[in-house]
Formats: sequence, structure tokens, C-alpha cells
Amino acid sequence: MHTIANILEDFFYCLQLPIKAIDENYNLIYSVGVNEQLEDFTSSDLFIEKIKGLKENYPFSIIDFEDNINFLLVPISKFDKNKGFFIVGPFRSVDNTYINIHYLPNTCIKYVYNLLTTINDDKFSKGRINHQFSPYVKKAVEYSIKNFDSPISIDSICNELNINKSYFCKIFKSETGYTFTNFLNIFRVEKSKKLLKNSNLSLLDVAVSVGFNSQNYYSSVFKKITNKTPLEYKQEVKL
DNA sequence: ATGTTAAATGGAATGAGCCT
DNA sequence: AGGCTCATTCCATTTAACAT
Repeated sequence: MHTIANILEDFFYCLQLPIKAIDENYNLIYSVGVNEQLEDFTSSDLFIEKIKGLKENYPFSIIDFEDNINFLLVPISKFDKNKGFFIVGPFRSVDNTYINIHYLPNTCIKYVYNLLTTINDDKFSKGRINHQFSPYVKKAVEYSIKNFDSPISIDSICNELNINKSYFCKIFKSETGYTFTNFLNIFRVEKSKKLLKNSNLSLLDVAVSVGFNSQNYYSSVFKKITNKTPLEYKQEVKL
């Protein structure tokens, strides 16, 4: 059903944390969730210069652009020591007023780093995913990925995990940077994009298919997250 | 059909304090 | 450190109305 790689990619994608890997010549060798925003940043000369300047900075570096725009640089030591890098971001490390760049707390940055090195060492091997995340966060994400199309409440998740709700909300936010509801809505919207692109379901059917109870609420959430209405998005990708 | 708004409300999120 | 209880605040969600 869901491979570890699927879960990883979905996870990063939903957290809006694009990742790409480049080799020593700055050519792309791997990417997940990469968007225009990342492309614009990472292909700029300024970015390449920053990387060259930071290359020796192990175990990882944070590239700090002005206006608190950051990237995480993780060496792909397994394949080409001291040369290739994973590039994660953009994200911001200060929780200020930016709306379109994801806020990533320091703790989360470390988790992402650990996760990436896990991938390096053992490409998507089973059982090692998220080993630095709280098992509760990991299970909640996996549960959401499996059950996103049916109603999900924090209460039901906490019952399933046998954990306190206040505590769950706290650790989920601290480890992912998102509240659980934020995460779930983003995930559902991403899922709905695929339906908009690949099917001709009505917006109501799309909304219900990904777990929203009404079309109007789906539209408003979609717009809040993507800055477009579902119809606008559909017309865009159907061209 | 699809999209936007306003108002009401219950669940989600937070923080302080506590325990082991 | 990891975990819980409780009180309080917050905001996601629903509902309904109206517009496109």
C-alpha cells in the first residue's frame, strides 16, 4: 500500500519542506516536493556562492539569507564525501509574520537532519524512517496518511495512541512546526490537487473524497493554503 | 455548480503546574 | 527527560445566506 518512500515523500511534501540533492557539480540527483520557490533560490548564483563558502561546515550548515530565509545543507556523505548535498528549504527559523515560508523550529531542523542522514546511510530502508521523531508523531502522520479520506479527530488519534491530547498537540507542533489540524488540511489539499488534475469529479466530490465535509469549507481551506480556488487550480493544471 | 462571507460554537491549542 | 490534568484562549469548522 504505502511504501516507506511514499510516506517519507508525503511527509516532507505535507510539511512543505522541499528537498533536493545535488552532486559536486551542483547538478540535481534527487528531489522531493521541490517547487518553483526552491528552484528560484537554489539556482541563483548567490546560492551557489553560499554553498561553496560553507562546504566544509560539518555536520550540517544553515544557509541564512536576508529576511530570515534559511536552507539546511546536509552532506551526502555516503555517496560522495565532502561534495554532494541535500538542500532543504526554504524555511524560516524565527516565528514572525511571513506567511508563505514555513517556520521550522530548531528542534525540527535537527530531526530533519537526522532523518536525512538515515536516508543517506540506508536508502529508504524499512523500519528506520522517523526514528528521531516521537513515535506518537510518526504514528499520527501515518494514521493520517491512511485515513485522510475519513473523519479524523485529535481525540480519536489520542485514543488510538493512548496519549494525552494536550501533550499530543504540544509535541506535534514542536516537532513538525505545524499544528496537527494544519498538517492534516495541507495533506488533504495536496491529495485533492491530484484529483483535480487527474479526474473530472465535481468539487464537492473532490472535497468529500479527501475528507472535507463540505465543498464551501474545502474551497476556503484550499484558497488559504494555495492562494487559489480549487477551480482556478484545476483550470491551470488542465491546460 | 462554485465561491465568498458572517456568526456561532465546539474542538483544538496553549500554558502552568504537577508527577515519575 | 517524558508524561498527565486542568483552565483558558483560540480558531477551525459548521451553518446559512447570498453571489457568481
